[in-house]
Amino acid sequence: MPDHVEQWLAELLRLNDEEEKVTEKQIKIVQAAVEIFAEKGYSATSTSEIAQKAGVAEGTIFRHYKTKQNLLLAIVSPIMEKLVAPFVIRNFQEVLNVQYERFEDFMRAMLINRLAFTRKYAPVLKVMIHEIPFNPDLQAQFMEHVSTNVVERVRRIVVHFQAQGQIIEAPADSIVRMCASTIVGYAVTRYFLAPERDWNDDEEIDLMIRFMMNGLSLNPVR
Amino acid sequence: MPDHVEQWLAELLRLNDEEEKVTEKQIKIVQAAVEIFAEKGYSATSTSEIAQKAGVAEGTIFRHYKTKQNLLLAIVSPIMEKLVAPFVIRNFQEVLNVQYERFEDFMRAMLINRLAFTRKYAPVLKVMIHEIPFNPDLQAQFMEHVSTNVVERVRRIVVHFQAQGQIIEAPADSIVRMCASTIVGYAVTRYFLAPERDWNDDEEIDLMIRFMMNGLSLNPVR
DNA sequence: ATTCAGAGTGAGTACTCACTCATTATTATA
DNA sequence: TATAATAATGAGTGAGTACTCACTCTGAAT
Repeated sequence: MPDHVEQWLAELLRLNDEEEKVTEKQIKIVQAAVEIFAEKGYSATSTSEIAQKAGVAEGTIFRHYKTKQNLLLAIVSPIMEKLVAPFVIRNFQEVLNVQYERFEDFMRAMLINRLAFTRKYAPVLKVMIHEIPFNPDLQAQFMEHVSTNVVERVRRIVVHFQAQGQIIEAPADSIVRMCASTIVGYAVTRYFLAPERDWNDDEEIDLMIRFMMNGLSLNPVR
Repeated sequence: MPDHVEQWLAELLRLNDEEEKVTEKQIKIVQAAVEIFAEKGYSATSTSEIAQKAGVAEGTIFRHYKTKQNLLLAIVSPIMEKLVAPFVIRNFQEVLNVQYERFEDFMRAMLINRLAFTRKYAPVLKVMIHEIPFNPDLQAQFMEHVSTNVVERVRRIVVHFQAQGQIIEAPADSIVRMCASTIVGYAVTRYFLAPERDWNDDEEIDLMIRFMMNGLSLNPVR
């Protein structure tokens, strides 16, 4: 396991259990769980396997997490919150109006920022993506955070730049979806489908920005 | 279970076991398996549950499929082949050159065609997407079919239209990825994330085509 | 020195899992 | 109608499952 993962693991745990102290073995458990969940999937992973990889007795897992499902939630929930964090800050739209004059600048900032996030938390994000469709608790969290917060807020940004005449007058939901698809499509290819390929991130980002900005431009070229 | 599913189930089975006759109960088994796999995931589904839903003894499953994994492959493999079928026809590029003069026409045809495919086989595609990352057999199939066949062939199409001066001179892989992201992003939102929303497919298709064509246009607007 | 709280243990629990097999039901052919 | 071949059954199997619990150990407070 790469060193950089350990850096955020303890922090991750303390996000849920504030004031609670986190033991050495607890970190080992979460560390092992993330690795195996990402490799084999949640359902195909046994608690005995996690215990073995963590170098811990099986009972120790259940001292800290009432159920296997609780362990999953303790790992995924804080990352889901951090995933949407940039969008739920106070006065999101006003901050942007001041900070980013052009839609292009806003998009580029978001793109770079969330790509770095994906690289950092790739294994947890993989577990998250795969378990949301089958886990009602995660589904509810996802709907609440992503749907209501992110989509709705980004929607308003799009409407704002539409009013300014920077991008086309099309349904804002569709525009949000197409931009999100472009970014998520790159993140998935970059970090999950072909992480070994030697990527030129700057070039790809420039190309995506050009693709999206031309794609949403007012005056069709042809 | 909707009627339309039954229509392609028997056909699906016969694709693998040519000349073999397919029993009534075999169809029931596959039918039940697809439903539960899509609902709970492969690993979280027990063979006893499949048997119960299919109205069949558990042993009957293992008469037709040696293992639970074989049952999965019998369901997913033929659909994976059908998914890439339009791309692996003989003289793919030559056919296209004659049939579609503009890149836009090619993209629109592919978009409409593969969206209909997604609607038809949505449950199996869901299972496929979720199991590929954890199943070596499916991974190998996916790499072989999608990577080597589809991406490589579509890449050549892109290069062809680039040479004609219809679209920008950027890495063909990136262009393929951005177009695929746009289409897959819509398919996922349309049929998995928000299938209940009342979609205007024609409008969305027009918008996506406009987005992609402007996005890949030679002369930036700004 | 004694008590106490909580981390850690690992054998044990009831139960579920994928898979088997001897037996019976159904069908096709003669 | 008799025979062969295949389809279907469901109780049975051992390995494995998530989880429990009585217990030990450690370190800090009294």
